Amino acid sequence: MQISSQYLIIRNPLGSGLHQEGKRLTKQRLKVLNLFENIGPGNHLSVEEVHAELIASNSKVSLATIYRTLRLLVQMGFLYERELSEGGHRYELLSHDFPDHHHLICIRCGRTEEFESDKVLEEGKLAADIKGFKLIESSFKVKAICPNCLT
Amino acid sequence: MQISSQYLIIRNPLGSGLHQEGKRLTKQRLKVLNLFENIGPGNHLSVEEVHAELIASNSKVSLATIYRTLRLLVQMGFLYERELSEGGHRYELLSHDFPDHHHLICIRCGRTEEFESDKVLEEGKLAADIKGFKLIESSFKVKAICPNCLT
DNA sequence: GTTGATGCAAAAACTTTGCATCGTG
DNA sequence: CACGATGCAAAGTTTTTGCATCAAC
Repeated sequence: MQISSQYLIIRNPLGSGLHQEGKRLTKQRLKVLNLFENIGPGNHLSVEEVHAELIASNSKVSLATIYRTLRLLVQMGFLYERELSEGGHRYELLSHDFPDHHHLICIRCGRTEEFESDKVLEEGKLAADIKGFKLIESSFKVKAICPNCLT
Repeated sequence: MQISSQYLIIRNPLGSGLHQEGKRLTKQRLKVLNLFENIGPGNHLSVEEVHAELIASNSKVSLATIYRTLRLLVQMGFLYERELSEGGHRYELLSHDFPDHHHLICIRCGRTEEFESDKVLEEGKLAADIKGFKLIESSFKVKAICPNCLT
């Protein structure tokens, strides 16, 4: 029993994180986080897609709970909220193996290219350190006009 | 007359920019852009605030037109659309004198600190150049947990 | 058993759209 | 005077909320 309990704590920081704030580990919260862990970092889902996925896997979770849960998981640092395109936010698992969220976006047609930059990441870390913040994630958006829309 | 006309073209790229796309220079579009020029770069307004400001200055511009105009001005590179906090977007004048939109944001309480980084700006320019995009503006958001929320 | 979380439906907030009319070019 | 822009109101989308019930601790 103690071993099982320890195991849970190690591989599941969600439970302990919630307890520290007087919040509870519910089936719904686990299911939402598991969904993102299954699709892995680098893939993102909209609120409606999360809802549809859970319904498809025979898990009844209401839309309201998904909104509440996604906000919670973002505030706890489990998920990253993207705001690239219109039509609602998208969410994706935060991972130290995939720290880049750098995008080059055309303001005319919306075309989006991803790119990487260690220098930018370092600057983000530095900015957080200087002000005494604990870094969670950084995203760099470069708005521009793509070659097609320039002509 | 010709001098006045030239002067207008020089200090008012809105008109010529619109004409190039077969669009028209209307009083409403001028009023919205003038509002942002008056408050200056570095200050941002929500859609509702733009509406209220114009109403207050005896200019009747409908909310629908403000939505349409803000999108147009963003696509033309006059305004920058911020997505920091909840409750709708905020807009601010783009200026080469104020190219930085770098923010350190607490994911718990929303506290926001601004910072500058020439290195980040250079990386944005570089990313655009490599892909053949014309740079308009870049924004770097660093999400973290502030000292207050850490305890 | 307490108290936080969920589900539901209603409401709120935000944004877009159809169409008649207006006004720029 | 043609055609793009506006205003209005209606509709669409996204998100939040009140409250009874449920379930984690």
